[in-house]
Formats: sequence, structure tokens, C-alpha cells
Amino acid sequence: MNTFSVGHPSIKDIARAAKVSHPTVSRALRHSPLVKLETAERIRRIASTMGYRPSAIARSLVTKKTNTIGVVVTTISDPFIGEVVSGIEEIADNHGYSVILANSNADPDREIKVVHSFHERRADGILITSSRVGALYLPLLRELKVPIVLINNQYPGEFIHSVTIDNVTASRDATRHLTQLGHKRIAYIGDQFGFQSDAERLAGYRRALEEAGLSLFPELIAAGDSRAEGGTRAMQQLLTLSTPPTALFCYNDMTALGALSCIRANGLKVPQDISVVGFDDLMIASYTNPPLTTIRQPKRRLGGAAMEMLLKLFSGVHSETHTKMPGELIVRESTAPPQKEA
Amino acid sequence: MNTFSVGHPSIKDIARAAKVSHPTVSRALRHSPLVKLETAERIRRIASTMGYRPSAIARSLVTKKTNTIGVVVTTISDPFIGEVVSGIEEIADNHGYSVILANSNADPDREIKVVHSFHERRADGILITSSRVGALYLPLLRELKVPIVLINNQYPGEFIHSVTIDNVTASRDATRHLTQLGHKRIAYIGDQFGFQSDAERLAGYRRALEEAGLSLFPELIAAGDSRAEGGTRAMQQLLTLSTPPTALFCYNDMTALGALSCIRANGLKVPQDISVVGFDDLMIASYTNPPLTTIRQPKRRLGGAAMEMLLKLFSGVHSETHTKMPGELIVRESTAPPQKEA
DNA sequence: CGTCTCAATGCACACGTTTGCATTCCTTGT
DNA sequence: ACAAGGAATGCAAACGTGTGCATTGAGACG
Repeated sequence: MNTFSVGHPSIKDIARAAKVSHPTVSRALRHSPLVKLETAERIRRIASTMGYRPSAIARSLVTKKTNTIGVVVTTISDPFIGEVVSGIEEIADNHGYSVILANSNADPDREIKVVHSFHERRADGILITSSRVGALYLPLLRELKVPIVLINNQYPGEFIHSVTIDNVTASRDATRHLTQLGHKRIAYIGDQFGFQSDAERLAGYRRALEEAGLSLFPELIAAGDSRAEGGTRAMQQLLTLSTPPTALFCYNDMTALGALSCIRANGLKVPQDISVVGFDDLMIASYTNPPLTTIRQPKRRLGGAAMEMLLKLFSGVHSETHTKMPGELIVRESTAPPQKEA
Repeated sequence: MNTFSVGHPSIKDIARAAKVSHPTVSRALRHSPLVKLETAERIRRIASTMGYRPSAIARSLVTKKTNTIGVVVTTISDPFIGEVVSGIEEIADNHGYSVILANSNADPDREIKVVHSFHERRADGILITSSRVGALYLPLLRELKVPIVLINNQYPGEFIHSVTIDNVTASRDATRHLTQLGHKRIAYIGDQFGFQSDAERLAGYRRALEEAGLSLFPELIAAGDSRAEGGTRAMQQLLTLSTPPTALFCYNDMTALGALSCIRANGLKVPQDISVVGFDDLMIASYTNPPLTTIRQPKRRLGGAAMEMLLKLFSGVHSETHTKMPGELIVRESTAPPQKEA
């Protein structure tokens, strides 16, 4: 009876103190017009002095809304993903949603564990930022009947929407920048082949070459891993060619970073010996030596737009299901015309 | 009655299908020894075919445990913080905890909003990764009566624990590396003054100078903002000195990155004209030109250890309240003996 | 003065679990 | 044969909210 509630004060505790019923307290706190202004204010005052905070879980149980969205990332330590998540969180917070975060490490087992976890927590929606969307767990996703928005990936399906960057146009712009500088042998270091964004960037690269009337040299296309290590490895391989490329377009900035360091280690100069362009425009791209020419992705906006799409889906609007945002070529100092042939 | 439950199947739906009471289902699913093995298996089979997933929120309501921890960061787009959070999430996931993430942007208003949000969601514990712990909202934190672990910050208090790196030893090592190379004029670019980690790193710097019998030149101590911009700005200022420093120790790698780019822009060479050492050992530190000598922080371990401390607190162990981890000097190519005086 | 209306509040139940206790039924020991 | 005990299960209450409906009371109107 007279237990001094050691836990959190509940709506009933306040009701007792205010000599009203607990539904009245509930209404008063939610500013319902049903309760007399005078008593409502008294109740709110009491609640405040008791340090009352409503229990989101109890509320969720009845409203069937958790105001929670699950975000799946391959790894949050990736700087690109960090920016995207930051954009997600900002919009989510503005609308009273909390972000629950989970790394998948691109491991299928963890992927399905993560989805189950989100399901059990009854997340209102799911956002997936992942270079690779495991076809393995996508069927699982759709049976949740929960709105899902993919970032930088597409997948057909009623519940699956997406926000992506226009990869092919952007990488065509990037490559064209190189062709317009006069380069003839332009290499591409991609991600592990088979992922959609890589395929699209490769397609843009091809198109730019075609448009410039250049032929495609298969030996100038190498695979990385979207990280610096892969860039270094692939670049090393390209440099062993009998006629190495004079320019290089990379799947992303991390790859370019690895390539730059490899080029330097081989005693070559950027951009004199070889021009390099990246993709993403990470914060560090302005601070490399030389500063990196790259495609700027609106990273935070990408996340924000995905969250906004989720909000629209919550309110029943199913208008556009796939949004595509433009990239922007940022020319810095890592690109220049090819050296005069000796 | 015969509503085809469009939502999630509940424990009662399964009970009906299995012709048992719902508590029996509950026990069966939790592998309680109280229920006969045979029926338990039957129930589990039915639950599985119905695609049942327990509601974590309903469970939380009664168990008073949410298996959720709130993580406050200044901004998740910071690469250092990304690594830390990654370490947190890994350990949390291993123990069945989910991470709910919130950016504070170092904005006091958002800080208290975030804490309220965590409180309402009844997070079991709170982790704070923030260069700055707003004294403003710390009183608020302690009244939650929830275990709190600070990362790279300390604050006295019964409910407040911490995991930090040994800043003063590490920065002493970094600075000593420079003194041992023969440098006499060593500058320090800090964070905005007033933050604890900055004060400690400055202290380590001072001690190393003392130990080397060098005098401290106040004009060689500048303030940054822990980002590249601040490093650039501060470096520019240092270079206008009549006798500029021959070596530089930076609060962190981002600051060093900014400084490097400023040095380069002024036509000077690293390490010939000036040696630079950073702090953190971000992934990019190995890819700068030249590769950066720095202090390695065990970033993921820092996050992991904080989470482990939280787990200990959950189980009632209150042994050590402040853990200090060592940093490690990583010597690369941005440091060298000072140039011979002309 | 009686009835109707509407504002203000309370009652009861629901959400989906967990858990202490009661109940049933079967086995075992004397 | 009967009590005792234990295994298996059901009942009821609880966690902290929200909400439809009933109830109360007072003012307005005829």
C-alpha cells in the first residue's frame, strides 16, 4: 500500500496525489481538452514536482507505435555511413523518433539476427545502409510488413523503397572530366564485383568512354573492396601493366586514398604522372595531398531523405517509391591533363 | 472473437491453437522445466509456423528491463566516435542489448532532450562519448538512477563511471618522441580550452618538456577545435611567429590533418621543415602524405570496455569505477630530427 | 420546478507478457 | 486402500498506459 515507490512514479501515483483517477491524469498530461484547465494545470504541476516521465514502453503497448526506427549498417565506423546515419538521426529526432542502430558487418547471420531484433522491438520502420543487401534476408524483411527504405540500393517490392544517388550519371561526369582533360587510358577500381552501386558506377564509366570515342581496355578495370587496402592492392596491380593508365577513377574515396598511397610509394606523382578521382567527397578528401577531385554525395541529405520517406509511409502516402539524388563533381588538384609523351 | 489477427500473433493466439493456456506457452518458449517436454516442443513448433516473435515491449513492461542502452555522441559522423560506437555495439549485441543512438551536437538543449528521451524509453544504462560533458545536464543524469559510463571523460559521482585513455602518459610519450629527436621548439595545438582531455594532453606535453629540460614557450600553444579547420587556423597562426616551431604535437589526428594541409600550403615540407604528431590513430593516419606519426587509441576497445563496465554494473558489481587504458606511440614518417641550422 | 444538455470525471478493459499461487491428476510408499 | 507428494497446468494479477462508455453534476431553458 504505502510503498514508497522506489522505481519511477507512475500515472497512478500522480492520480493518488492529485485525488483524481489515473485516466484524468493521462488526459491532463496529453493536454486533452476533456479535462478542466484548472485541474489539468494542477496535475501537471504535481507530475513535474514528482519528476514524472511517461513510460514509452507502456504507451507503445497500447498505441502499437514505438516511435523507433531500426537502422542497419555494415559498420558504423565507415565515415560515409557515419554521415548518412547522422542525417537520419537528425530528421528522426525532429519528429520524435529514436534510432536504434545495428552493425551487420555484412555477415548474413548477423543480418538476420538484426532484423529479428528490430522485429521483436516492434520498430515502426527500417532503414538499411549497406553496400550489399543480402538477398538472403530480404524475404525475411518483407514478411514483417514494416516500411523499409534502402539507401544507395534498390530492390523491387511493395514494402521496399529506396533513396539512392544517381550513380551512373555521377560516374559518367567523373570519367568525362578525365576524358576532357585528354586522358586516353583511364582505369577504374571498383568494389567487389556484383554489388549494385559498383555495377552502376562501372556503367557510367563505360558510357563516358564511349561518348569520348575511347575504347575500353579490360585490363584497366580492377576490383577493390571499397576500403583503402583494396585500392592499394588494385593500384599495385595496375602499375605493373606494360602501359599503365594515365588516369584513374575509383569506386569511392577510401579506394582512392589507398591508390594515392600506392602511387606515391612507387615514386610517381599525382596528378603529373597519373590523375585520380574518387567518389563520396568524404571530409578527408579536401585534406589529402593533393586534395582529391571527387564526386560529392549529399550524404546527410541521403539519410535525411530516407527518413523523410519513412515518415511519409507512416502517414499512408505511398507516392514515389524510389528517389534518386544527383551527385556533384568537385574538382580539386588530383587531376590534370596527361603529361606530354616524351 | 474470431478476428483474424492482422497484427503480430500473440502468445494467446498460440495458446488457442495449441489448446493450452497462455502462461504455458510463455513457459514453453522460455524453455522452462515446468512444462512437459513433449507439449513444449509441440508449442514451439506451432509458434514457429505462426511466425511468432515475442514482443520485447510487453516483456519489458513486466520485467522492468529493456535490454537497451542509450548512447550519446556529439556527432556520429566523427570517425573517432564511429569506431568507439562500433566497439560498443559489438559487445552490446553479444549480450542481447540494443543500442539506441542520439547525437547531441554538443548543444545543451539537445543534450537534455536526449537524456529525457532515454529516460522515457527506460534505457537500462547510458554511455556518453562526448568531448565535452555538459555540466548542465549531469545533475539530470544522476537523478535517473541509471548506470552511466563516460568515455574519455571523468566525472565524480556514485552512478557515474568512466573508461578513458591515459592522456597524460600518452601525450608525454608523443612529445618525448619529439624531444628525443632533438627538437627544442615544439608547439601544441589543442582543443577548445577547458575540456578535460585537452587539459590532460597539454599536461603531458608540459611534463615531457620539463623532463627534457626545455622551457615552455606560451606562444607555441594554440587552440583548435578538434577538427581539421581548427588545425589549419591554429597552424597558420603559428607560422607567422618570428621563429616558428620545428615540431608540432596535435590534440588529435583531425587537427594534425588540418595542420599538415596548412604547412603544405605555405610551401614547407613535413618532416624536413617541421615534424608533426597526432593523436587517435584514425584509419586515415596511415594514408596521409607523409603517413602520420601518432598515438594509437584502442578505439573499439574503449567502447567495448565501457559496455562491459555497464554489464558489470547491471549484475551488481561496483568494483572499479574508473578504467584507464594505455595509448601507443606509432612512429611513421611525419617526424624526423630538426634540420641543421643554416 | 422539471428536464435536457453538456462539461468533467471515473470505471473498466485492453495491450502482451511474466509469475506466484491454486488446482488437478497421477505416482509412490506404507 | 489411502495419504502424501510431485509433476503439469491453469487462474489471476501485475506492469503503465490509452480510450470507449457510463456516471455525475450543474447550468440552461421551457
